[in-house]
Amino acid sequence: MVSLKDISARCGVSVATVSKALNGHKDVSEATRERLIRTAREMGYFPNAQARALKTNRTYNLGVMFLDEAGRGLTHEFFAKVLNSFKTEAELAGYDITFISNKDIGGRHMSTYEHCKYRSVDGIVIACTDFTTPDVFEVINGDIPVVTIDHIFDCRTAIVSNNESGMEKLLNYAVDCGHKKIAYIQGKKSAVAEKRLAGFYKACVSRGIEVRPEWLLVGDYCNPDNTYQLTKKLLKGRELPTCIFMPDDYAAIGGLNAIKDGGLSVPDDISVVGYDGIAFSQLLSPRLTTYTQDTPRIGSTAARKLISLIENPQTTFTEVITVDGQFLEGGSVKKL
Amino acid sequence: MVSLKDISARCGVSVATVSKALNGHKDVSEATRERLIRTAREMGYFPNAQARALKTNRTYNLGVMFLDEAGRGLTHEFFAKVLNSFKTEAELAGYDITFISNKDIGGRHMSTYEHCKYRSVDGIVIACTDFTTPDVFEVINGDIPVVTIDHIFDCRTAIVSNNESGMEKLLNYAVDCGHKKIAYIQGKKSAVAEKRLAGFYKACVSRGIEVRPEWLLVGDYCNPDNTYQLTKKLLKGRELPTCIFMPDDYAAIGGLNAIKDGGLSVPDDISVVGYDGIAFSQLLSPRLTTYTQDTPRIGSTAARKLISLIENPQTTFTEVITVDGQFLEGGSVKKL
DNA sequence: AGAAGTATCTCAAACGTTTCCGTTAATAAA
DNA sequence: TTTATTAACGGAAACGTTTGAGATACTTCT
Repeated sequence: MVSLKDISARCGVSVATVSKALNGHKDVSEATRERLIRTAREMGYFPNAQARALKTNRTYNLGVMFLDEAGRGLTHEFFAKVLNSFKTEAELAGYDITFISNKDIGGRHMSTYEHCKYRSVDGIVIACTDFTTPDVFEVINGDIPVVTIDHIFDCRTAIVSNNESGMEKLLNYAVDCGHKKIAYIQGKKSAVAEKRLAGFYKACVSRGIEVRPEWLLVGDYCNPDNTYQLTKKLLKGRELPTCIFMPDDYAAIGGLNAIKDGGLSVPDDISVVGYDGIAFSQLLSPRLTTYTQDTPRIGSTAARKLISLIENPQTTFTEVITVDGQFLEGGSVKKL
Repeated sequence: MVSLKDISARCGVSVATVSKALNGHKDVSEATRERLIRTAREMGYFPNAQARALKTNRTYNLGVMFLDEAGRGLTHEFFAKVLNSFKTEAELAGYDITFISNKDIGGRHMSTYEHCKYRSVDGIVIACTDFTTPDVFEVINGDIPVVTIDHIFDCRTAIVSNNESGMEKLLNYAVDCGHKKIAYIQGKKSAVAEKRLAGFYKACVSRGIEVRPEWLLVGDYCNPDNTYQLTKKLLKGRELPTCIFMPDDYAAIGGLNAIKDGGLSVPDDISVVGYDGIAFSQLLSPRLTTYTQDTPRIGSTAARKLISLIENPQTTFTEVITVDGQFLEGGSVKKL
C-alpha cells in the first residue's frame, strides 16, 4: 500500500505537507496541493484507516446493535429493511457499518459497550426487541453517540415509528367498515407494544367501541405458531369477534391459518388486520390490510441523525423523531 | 481508555512485557504474567484495535460483499440467513463483520477492492446474484483471502449449495408422484441457475421425462410479479403442465396467485414446487414442497474456511465445499 | 571455574497518520 | 530601511501497539 511517505518522497516535500494538502488545510499553496493530489491519485493512494483512527480517534465506523430475542436477527424484515437504508445513507457520508454485540475475545468476555470501545466506533444505532437488558443500558449510559429505533430514552435521540397513530388509523378503518366486535392479539411487552395498545384503546374510546378483556390477548411478535394458538382460542370463545388485529403481518399468517383450519374464511367470516406492511402480506390473497412502516425513512433518518450527533456534537441536540407510516388497504377486512 | 502504558506504570514493568504477557509470549514468568493479566482485568483494559491493526496488519475484520441486482440486499432471506450464521461463527473466532461495497470517500471513488484495502479487512466473503461485475473480478484477483458463496472461481475457495442434486431430488419426487408434464420457470442466468437447470435436465433424462421447450421459461429470482406473468403464460398454453417448478419459494407466491386467479387450485388442478425453504413457504396452505438450503451451514462453513485461509495461509488450500440441503415435502404436489 | 545455555525482562524502532510549533522567505506596513 | 505580518513548508512528537535485538542474572554442563 502506498503511504504518505511514498508521495512525499516522489514529490520532494515533507510528509506533513502531503497530509495537509490532502486534508484541505490552508497552509499549503494551491500549486503544490494540486500536484500532490494528482500524484496521490496516480499512485493509487488511500489513507490507512487504522493509522488515521489511531491519531484522530475517529474511525468512520458505525456500530449497529440489532438484537431480537427470537434470534431471527436479519431475518426479521423490519430490521433488514431499516439496516439496508441505514447502511446506504451512512455510506453516502463515508461511514461503514460494523455489527456490535457482546462476545468473547481473547478469552475475556466483552460487553457490547466494551466491544464498541474496542472497535472505537464513532456512533451506535440500537434496534432491539428488548431494550431492558444491561447491555443496552451500558451503551445508553456511555459516552458514544447513540440513536435508538422504536424506543425512547431520556437524553438520547430516538427514531420512532408512529405506532400509536398507526394503530388508530387501522382501528378507525375497521370501525368505518362497520366492525364493532374487535379482538386484538398484542405483541410482547415492549415500548412498541405499549404504543400500539395505547392507540388501540384511544381509538376504541373515541369511536365508542367496547374493549372486551377476553378479546385482548398477549402474544408474540413474529411468531405465527403462537398467533395460531391464540387465534384458535378466540375462535373457541362463546362469541366470535368480527375482526382480529394481529401482532404483525408475519404473525398474522398463523392467525389466517387458524381461521382457515377452523373452517372459516377471510374476510367473509372474519376479518384480519396486520401491521408492518411486509412484502409477503401483499402477496397473500386476500391482500392483508395493514400499516406499512416507512423503513427506508426510519433507517436513513437514523443514519443522518447519528452522523449529525457525531460531527456536530455542540449544535445538535437529542430529539425524538416520529416517522409516519402508511395505511395499506388490502382485502382482509370485510365491509359490513 | 486504559492502555498498556497504564498497566506497565501500575505494575512497574515495561510496556513490552505487558504486551507479551497479554499475548501469551513465552519470555515472561508465570508470576508476572498472572499479575499483569489480573491488573489488566481490574483496570478494564482492552487492546486498541486500531493500534494493533496498524502494527500487525490484521484487523480481525471480515468484509462481506452482498449484492443483488434487485437491490433487496438483506431483505433477501437467503442472504440474511447466511449472513446471520456467518456472523455468529466469525464472532466466535473474534472477528467482526463490515459491509463492503464500492463508494465515494473523500470525493474520490473507491472500488470494492480498494474499500477492502482501505479498511484492511483480513478476508472477504462474496455472495452476489451477479458474479460477473468488474468489482467482483477485482476482489477475486486481489491478494486478500476470499470465500465465495454459490459461485466457483478458479483458485478461490467456494461454498456452494448443491443446486444440481437439490433440483434432481425435487424432480424425482414429482415424477414419483406421477407427474410427467412438468414446466420449469428458471431464475436468471447465473451459476446457480445453470446448476439447477443441469439437475433438471439430468433428472428428466434419467426418468424419461420429455423437456418441452415451451415449458422451459426464463424468469427472475425473487420476483413474484414476473413469475405471476410467466405462470399466466403457461396457463394459456394449449396444453397444461401438471406441475410447475418455480424459480424459488418467494417467486412461487406469484405463481400460486396466478393459478388461483386463473380459477385453478393447488395442488388439485396443478402442482407447484419451490426452492429455498424460506419460512413463509411453510406457512402457506398447502405448504410448499421445496428444497431447503442449509443456510446456517453455508454461513458458518464460509466463516470457518475464510478464517482458516487467513490464519493458516500455508496449510490451507482452496477448495469447493458443497453443502447439502434437504428435501421438504409440503402439500403442493398432488400424487397422481 | 569458565563457558554456554536459558529465563526474564527492557530498549527502541516501527506501523501511517495528524498536528503543534518552528523556520524561512517573501510581502506589507511603518 | 527596519519591523511586523503572512504564506508555505518542515521537524518531530504522538496515538497504542508489537517485536526483534540486546541486557542481565541465573542455571547447567564440561
